[in-house]
Amino acid sequence: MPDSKKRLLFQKQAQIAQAIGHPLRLEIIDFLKDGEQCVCDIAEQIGAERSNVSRHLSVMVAAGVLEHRKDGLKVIYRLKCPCILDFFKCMSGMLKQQAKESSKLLNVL
Amino acid sequence: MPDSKKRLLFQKQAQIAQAIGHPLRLEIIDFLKDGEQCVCDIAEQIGAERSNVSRHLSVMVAAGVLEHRKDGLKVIYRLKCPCILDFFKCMSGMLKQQAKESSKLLNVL
DNA sequence: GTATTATGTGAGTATATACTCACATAGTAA
DNA sequence: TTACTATGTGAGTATATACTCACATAATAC
Repeated sequence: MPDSKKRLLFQKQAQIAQAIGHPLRLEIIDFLKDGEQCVCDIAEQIGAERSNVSRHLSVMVAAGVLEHRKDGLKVIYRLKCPCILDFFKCMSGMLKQQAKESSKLLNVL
Repeated sequence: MPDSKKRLLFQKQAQIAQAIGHPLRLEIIDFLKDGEQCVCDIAEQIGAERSNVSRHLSVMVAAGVLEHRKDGLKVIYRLKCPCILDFFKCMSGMLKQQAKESSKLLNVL
């Protein structure tokens, strides 16, 4: 693969990773794993300003993590690719490993 | 799970996602998938300032994505958890899907 | 038409991040 | 000791991001 294409690929991938690299956005994704939701309910669930939630949602849409549709007054968001949930598994695994090491260290002290 | 613990979990996960949410850092991870490397060689591979690379590396160490050891003058970095490479598979899948949709849209125009 | 509701966006601010340069440190070699 | 190499870090700057508030828009109900 030529360097320029590789760069573009890394940039796109970074955009996806960055799109889920925020506590509130992870919480939103976690909330959406059981089904689509409107902005209103998402904001209430995670306890944040609707305008702020709206921006977080558009970040994830831009990265291709979420997609949305209109339903009357409401805009409904859903996960575009359920494989995004694999991220959670992977990250949980890493955190467990980190926790193990921490407790091991603690035992030595 | 209580809310405070959930928040902490999302924060830690976000730190990991953010640690890989940068083109240069993804390029570094990609370079390290075949084995550990020193800062010097990493910097040369990705064509960036060593001081900058050093900072990117410490971001990933802090998030638990990389670990390092000293070997004489050099500091050698390696992936802490190979499962980080699953991210790449997942993201590639998402990008392929996005590309498909784009080309489909293009055919309609 | 007016009123109401759900959502998005502009503007401003605060904070975080990325980057570069110069310098400090640690290990090596002579 | 001095000289050299690899790495990390402080300081400054530029840019990006997160957040809030106020307002704009779009769909609905009356």
